[in-house]
Amino acid sequence: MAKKKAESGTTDDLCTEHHHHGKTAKILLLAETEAQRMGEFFAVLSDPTRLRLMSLLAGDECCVCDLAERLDMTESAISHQLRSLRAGRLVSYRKEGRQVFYRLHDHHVLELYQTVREHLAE
Amino acid sequence: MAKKKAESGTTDDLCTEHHHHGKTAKILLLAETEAQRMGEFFAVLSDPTRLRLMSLLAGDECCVCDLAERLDMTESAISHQLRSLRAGRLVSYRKEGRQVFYRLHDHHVLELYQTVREHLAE
DNA sequence: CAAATATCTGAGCGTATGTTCATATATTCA
DNA sequence: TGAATATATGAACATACGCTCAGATATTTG
Repeated sequence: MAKKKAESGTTDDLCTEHHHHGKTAKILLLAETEAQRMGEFFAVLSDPTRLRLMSLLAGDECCVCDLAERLDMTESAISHQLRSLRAGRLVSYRKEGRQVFYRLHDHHVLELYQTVREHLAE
Repeated sequence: MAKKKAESGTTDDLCTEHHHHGKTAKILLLAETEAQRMGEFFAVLSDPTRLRLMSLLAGDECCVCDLAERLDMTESAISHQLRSLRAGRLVSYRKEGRQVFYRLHDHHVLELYQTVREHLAE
């Protein structure tokens, strides 16, 4: 059954009781807004093209046209993806003449990338 | 410019040369198939509902109807999402009578979840 | 067995997303 | 200044995805 919600009054049962005594607690239901933010973060990492870009930038900074050549994709597509990576604060950039050199934002990002890559390599 | 591809023959230049001497190396262009797999992994983590489910399971195992009640969503929606989490090997489950109790697959998953959550809490 | 409970599943709908294409902006160079 | 280079951007299109709804299993209970 289960129409949509019943809300029988007892909101706390079974899985919730250990929140009262603070022991294994502090692992609480993620708030909607926080879940949203966290989801957006992972969403940036959920695209193969963006991950490949990050794998290139993990080595050294690189300009857009080189990235495009390496991935054999149009510079437009790459530019769009770098925009997402920028918005997600996963990369930084520096302008030099007409070129723009991108790099991973910080070591935090590199570590996350490598951790997951190794995790999946099993 | 940039039509689509030029492939001037030199596939390795600039960012790639430090792969020869193994030092900062081992950071190579992610292959398409590997990028795909890695992307799918992050994609599972990119949905707010799935993250909230994981936040509940981080505390203790829980059955579907309780999860649905806690998130105030239909059991159908939750079941669909648990299916994704199962496919991504992020959760395991155990059947007991007509109930199915889900839990995080391993500590690896919990650590990743907590690491990112803290990272975004800054 | 029939009714109730717990979960799963497929189709369908609305929305989000990645790429292409055309174009805009900015910088270098002749 | 005008042509060429490097990057960014918006519209459009095709695909992917989350939720709902209806219904299918499966298990317990009367």
